[in-house]
Amino acid sequence: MTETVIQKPDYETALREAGVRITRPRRVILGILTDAEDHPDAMEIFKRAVALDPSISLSTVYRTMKLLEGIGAIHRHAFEGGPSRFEPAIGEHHDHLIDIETGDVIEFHSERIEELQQEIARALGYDIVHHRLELYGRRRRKK
Amino acid sequence: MTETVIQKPDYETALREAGVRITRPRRVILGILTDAEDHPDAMEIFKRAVALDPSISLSTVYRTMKLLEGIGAIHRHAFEGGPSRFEPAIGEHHDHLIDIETGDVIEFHSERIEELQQEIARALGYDIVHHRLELYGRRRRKK
DNA sequence: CTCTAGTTGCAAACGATTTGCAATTGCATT
DNA sequence: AATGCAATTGCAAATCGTTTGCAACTAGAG
Repeated sequence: MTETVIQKPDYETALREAGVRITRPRRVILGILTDAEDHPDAMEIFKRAVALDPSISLSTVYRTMKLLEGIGAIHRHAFEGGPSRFEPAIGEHHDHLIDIETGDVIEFHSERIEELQQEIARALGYDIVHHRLELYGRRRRKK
Repeated sequence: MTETVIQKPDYETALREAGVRITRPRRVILGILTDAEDHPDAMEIFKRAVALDPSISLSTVYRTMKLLEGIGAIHRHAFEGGPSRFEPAIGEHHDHLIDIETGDVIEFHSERIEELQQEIARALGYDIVHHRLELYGRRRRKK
């Protein structure tokens, strides 16, 4: 029987290697990120953090996310009409399908689309530094 | 000899049909939009407007953009790291390649990518309401 | 255990955008 | 052309998400 192995990122080690101190609030936030199975925004992370340690401030959440983003440990996504949402940077690149009714985020990947993007950019005389592909959809009503 | 015909949208008529009054500030803003060949943001539109009529306010620019967006006459694009930028909604659908050095916006379209997106959404049980595909790139250095 | 640079919480500042309000103005009606 | 009033304006203040200055606090090297 095959188990789907969900790999968890070791944010603490990554930060230490970047010469950053591991403080109590940071440990709490990193724990939340490690456990998160969704794509929470800063306020959501803050709420979860406050539940564990009421003294944590929203600023620290933002500062920690910025740090992690800086060392490439997480990705920040500015989906339409809402605050930035975060996800671990582990695993292969993927794009997102956002359920416009629930806000749920579904990940997908299309090598074919990636190739086409490259071709297009190349034809226009550009090298792609990064891209953003987001599908905003509604769950098809099962008939 | 074939001429590229650039079609200009008739914002004024569109607004009138939507039961909206055409005021002096609106006329100025619509004129700017009609003439714009780029993808200006609200502040840029405001600056161009003030040059023609110093009494125009930024609020009115925002309100007018919202109106036009509401009737589907323009599209608002929230490209990374900057204010929303606008473009006329005439012409066929296209995506954007943003020059990360100059901010220039290049339009492109790939029917193949559109199809693939549909397939992906469908496979995930979703109907696409809209999407966002943005390539952020750097002009390839001509060797 | 000490020392200090890194980190914190707080409140204030920020940039983009929206909004309340009293004054103004399109424009349908006379 | 003059009237009337709802739509629209400019302004300032409010909003939202996020960042920042600062004095107090603490991780962790020595």
